[in-house]
Amino acid sequence: MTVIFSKKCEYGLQAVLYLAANMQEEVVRVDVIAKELNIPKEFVSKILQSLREHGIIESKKGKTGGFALAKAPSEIRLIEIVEAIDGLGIFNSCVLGFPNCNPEHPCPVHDKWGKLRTEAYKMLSEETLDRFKERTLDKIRSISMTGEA
Amino acid sequence: MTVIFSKKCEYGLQAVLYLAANMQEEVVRVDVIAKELNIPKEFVSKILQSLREHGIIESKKGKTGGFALAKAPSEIRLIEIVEAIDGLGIFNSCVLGFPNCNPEHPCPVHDKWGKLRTEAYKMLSEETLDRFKERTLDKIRSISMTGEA
DNA sequence: TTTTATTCAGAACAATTTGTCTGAATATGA
DNA sequence: TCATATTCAGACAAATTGTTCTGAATAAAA
Repeated sequence: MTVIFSKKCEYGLQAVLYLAANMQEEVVRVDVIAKELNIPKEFVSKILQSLREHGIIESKKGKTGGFALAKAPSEIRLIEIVEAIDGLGIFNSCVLGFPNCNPEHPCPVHDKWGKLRTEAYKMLSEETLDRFKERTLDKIRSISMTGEA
Repeated sequence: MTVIFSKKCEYGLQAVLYLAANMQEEVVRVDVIAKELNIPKEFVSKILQSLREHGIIESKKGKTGGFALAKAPSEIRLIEIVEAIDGLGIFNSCVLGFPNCNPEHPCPVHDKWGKLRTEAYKMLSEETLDRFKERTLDKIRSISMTGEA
């Protein structure tokens, strides 16, 4: 069940939060990320590759390889990951699916939804990844406790 | 591009709004709805059937057949259509896709998203269909103007 | 140089969602 | 009663999204 982001995007957000919360490591192997987040390894690997193409993370090949953020956590915002994977379409499409929904031809819930959308955008844009470190670590701990077999 | 609802749900909402805005008609034929809303006829027909099973609309077969609301517009809220088609999962799933996201084990954006989610739910629950009549009629007019070939 | 462990790249596969087709059941009016 | 126009039901097809597989390129260490 995805809420507003695709699964790809959800996993991408989780993985980037994970990397930000583990900056003390030089790089993190993809199978570690997959295991800790309980995501299929090959899938998260694909997602990380595409985030690399977008310049959000970088990778090191070979025996001591892995992934790491391309910038400091204080320089990255969640919206960047959303934009790279799902795009910003959800922030200017009609929630009821009507075509050409705009102030001249608003849908029945145009104004109310517009406010929520703006707040959602702010939520994803305002804080940088470093602000999420503690909350991410807590959350990941709770996954490995209840999570896998 | 869907925002938070599936296409099925978007079309269902549009169709129900359409029926509510055209209560003067006894019933409306599915091909009229499809044409006015610019939705594939067979698809909207399927969606209307399922809304009928949920008791939100009713149908009349045969030559003078068509669809109509099962209750007065003042008795129907948008959330009922959402619940019937997509379910209420989006209102209690984690926006980042983390498992077991709850106050004890919140995800990094749990609180902020929780507020938005509550407001979205309110938006869909508070007003009844009759309140949307004018806005729906306006919007439908703008579709047939710009819309199909 | 060889072995080993990793990312990389792309194809192949699977599941879900979206959309289409066909024919039967039903109701109206000539 | 018969012709016509509609919903109904379910199978089918296409598109999108999600997932897995396979093998190559790369880098480190023995």
